[in-house]
Amino acid sequence: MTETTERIARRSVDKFARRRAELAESTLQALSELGYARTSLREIAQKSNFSHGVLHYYFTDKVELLTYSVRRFEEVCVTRYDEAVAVALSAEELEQGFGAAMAGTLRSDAVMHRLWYDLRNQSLFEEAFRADVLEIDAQRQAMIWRVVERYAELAGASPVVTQPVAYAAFDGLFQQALLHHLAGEESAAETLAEDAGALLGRLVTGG
Amino acid sequence: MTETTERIARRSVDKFARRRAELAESTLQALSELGYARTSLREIAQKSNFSHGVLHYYFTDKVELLTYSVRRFEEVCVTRYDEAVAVALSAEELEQGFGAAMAGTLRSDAVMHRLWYDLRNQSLFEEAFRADVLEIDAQRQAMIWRVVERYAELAGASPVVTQPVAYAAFDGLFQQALLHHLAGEESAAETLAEDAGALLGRLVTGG
Amino acid sequence: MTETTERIARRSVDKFARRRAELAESTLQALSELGYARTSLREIAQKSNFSHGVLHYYFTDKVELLTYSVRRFEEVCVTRYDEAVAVALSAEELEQGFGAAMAGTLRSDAVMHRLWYDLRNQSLFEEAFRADVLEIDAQRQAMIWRVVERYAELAGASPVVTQPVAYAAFDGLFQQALLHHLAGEESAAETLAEDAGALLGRLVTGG
Amino acid sequence: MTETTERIARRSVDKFARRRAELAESTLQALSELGYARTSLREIAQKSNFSHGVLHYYFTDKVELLTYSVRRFEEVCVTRYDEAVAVALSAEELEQGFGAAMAGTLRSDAVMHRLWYDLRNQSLFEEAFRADVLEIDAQRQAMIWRVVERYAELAGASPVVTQPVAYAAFDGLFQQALLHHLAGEESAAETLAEDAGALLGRLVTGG
DNA sequence: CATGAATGAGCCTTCATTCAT
DNA sequence: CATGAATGAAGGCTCATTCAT
Repeated sequence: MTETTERIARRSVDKFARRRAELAESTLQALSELGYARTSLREIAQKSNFSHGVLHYYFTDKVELLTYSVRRFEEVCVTRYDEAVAVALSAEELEQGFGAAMAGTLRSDAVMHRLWYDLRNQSLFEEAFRADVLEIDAQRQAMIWRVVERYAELAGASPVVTQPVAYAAFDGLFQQALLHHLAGEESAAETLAEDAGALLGRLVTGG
Repeated sequence: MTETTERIARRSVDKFARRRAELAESTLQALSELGYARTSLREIAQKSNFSHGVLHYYFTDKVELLTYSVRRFEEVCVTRYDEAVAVALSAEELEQGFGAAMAGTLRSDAVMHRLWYDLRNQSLFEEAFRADVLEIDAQRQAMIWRVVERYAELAGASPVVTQPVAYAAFDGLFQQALLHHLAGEESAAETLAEDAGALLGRLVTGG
Repeated sequence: MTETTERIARRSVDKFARRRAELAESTLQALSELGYARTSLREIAQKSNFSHGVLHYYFTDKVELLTYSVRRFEEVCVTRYDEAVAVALSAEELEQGFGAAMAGTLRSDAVMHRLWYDLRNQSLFEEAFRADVLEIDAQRQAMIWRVVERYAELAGASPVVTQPVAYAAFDGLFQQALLHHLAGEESAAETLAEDAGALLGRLVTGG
Repeated sequence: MTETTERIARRSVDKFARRRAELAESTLQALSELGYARTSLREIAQKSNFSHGVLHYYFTDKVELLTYSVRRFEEVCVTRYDEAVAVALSAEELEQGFGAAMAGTLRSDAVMHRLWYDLRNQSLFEEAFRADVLEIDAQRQAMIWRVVERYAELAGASPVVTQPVAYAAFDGLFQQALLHHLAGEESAAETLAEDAGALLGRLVTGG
């Protein structure tokens, strides 16, 4: 293989990958708008600038398209609170920053979060999604744990719950807030900020 | 109206109601097996040993059938831990009983719980379900709160979180356990029992 | 057979006939509202005060119900202009009275006329209706002819077209007026009155 | 855009249009055989040698398919007597030619005419069709008027009725003839020819 | 590569009809 | 007699998927 053909091949691989990424983006957009149960390939194709025929060129199957898209979703998902962790100089500041970050993403990314919960739920029925969902969830858990650990450190204390419990609690909190937020309760985000902050204190000794 | 005709009328009303209940049962069964996205009226009908035409005789609409079924589901849902509350003679006993009850229902009713989370999620997309879901959720919250309050009482302490926070935390815990349980992790239920007990302690002063 | 049983039998025959008539009435009402293509037995039953099951007791079949109803329709249909004929003392008066009667029935019975044309049209596709439709049409033709003849008599003239031609012309006129009337043209009835009067003159010598 | 892509685009637009036309043809065939009330999309598809899915590819809706088909129908409809007008050298000849043309189309296009009356009638119930029907009717009226005017010209006379009246009269005549023709009366066409000719004379002065 | 025409299974719903009560 | 429960065919429509171009 000459250098040239190699370059061409690489470029076309890149193009292939880029197309898939592009289509995944459209897929996520459609999913977050319509939900899993109502998202059709036509709808997805329409959100991209391709014909729906092309979806079957880049993905064997609707399921493959969706799982690929979910996997991509992860990247956006799992570093959301890291900045709050990085900038906080005291436990109090982290408490506030974390709460504010949660409220912020609730307000601005509600449909994406809704999508995540929808997909995670689908994985209860559809094996195909399960592995990816579990992995994303693990990363989300780690993200939360970074907050808890740093909080404990700043507070000179230790966590009193395990990683999974901490994650479950915050995730439950967020999900409730999402539900109420989408139902039109204007105070949902604010309440979330307060509750999340308070809960953080509950999960480390003497918090 | 004579007594007889009254009885007949009542009986037929009852029969109508009974049939609706029966069909709702089949609906829940289908939903819990297949999930919202894949449950068709034909599937439901097949589970009920009626023709699918019957569904439209008893319900005006797929949406009406589903919302009715969800509403019925509530009854089963919201008293699950009351016995644990009633029989516990000490905080420790309640901690154990509550954890055991959670683990028990996780093991034996996993598909029903999966259904609940599916429907709650659907309500994020479909307004039609929202009101019912919110109401059921409120009752679930109250159910959890009965546990927390009793626990605090037995422990001679007070809750340190609000009702919604307590519910969110336990609900998040349960949901995680369900995810792992359905993914085949055999220890999920056991872990849930421990974690739930421990969390209970975290949510009251000095717990 | 005793006199009594005879009387009972007769009475029950009467009742049978009365029921059929009653149901036919509801049928005509439904048909005129919804049109042939959209009228279901359920709709008909709802307009009566019976359950839809009863329709199959009194009529073997939807077609029989409809043909029976059409046949009954005839009675209302075919004497509509006789009074105008009876009271007119001059050709001019008849011209006016006939035009006014046409305009009047267009305004107040539009849906019934629509029904008639719908059924007559169905008879082009469905043999079952044909004989009845033709007979009703013949009676309508006779009704029109009574007008034309009387008009000629009062004018001291003779018709210059045959019965069928006269009927066809007035029927065409009426149908056009109905179309425009139902399309919302407010002047349709008035125009019909004038046109019908004028046409009457054209159809007898020197008119 | 290069010439080639232009041609391709045009060709594909043309192809799209051609397919729509083709499907409209099948639709008209189905409608004329079965009537509005019994024509289903599946039936139409079967007549077209396509699957019924195709109908929804080319038309958004059953209503759109039908209105499109009706609109196409118009083209065939409204020039039917122009040749008779063009070739007639005398009033008498036109009278005969017009009558013959009517009889001819009655004999050979009966089912299409039946369709027209069916659709016009549907428009009394279904707003969606109304505008198209009224427009077609207007063109039919103009077509008839061309005959009447030319006849008057050839006879050195003037029409004594308005356009709408003339149209209504001939349309009524034709409809009656159609009814009897389809009911099996063999003489219907012949009678129509005579009656139409005679009526033509009645509608101009001294005719 | 990409398009979009075409397919056919499947969905929700309506409806004439049957029949036990 | 009359009801209304139940059936199942059929209707309009959506959609994942295939494939010729």
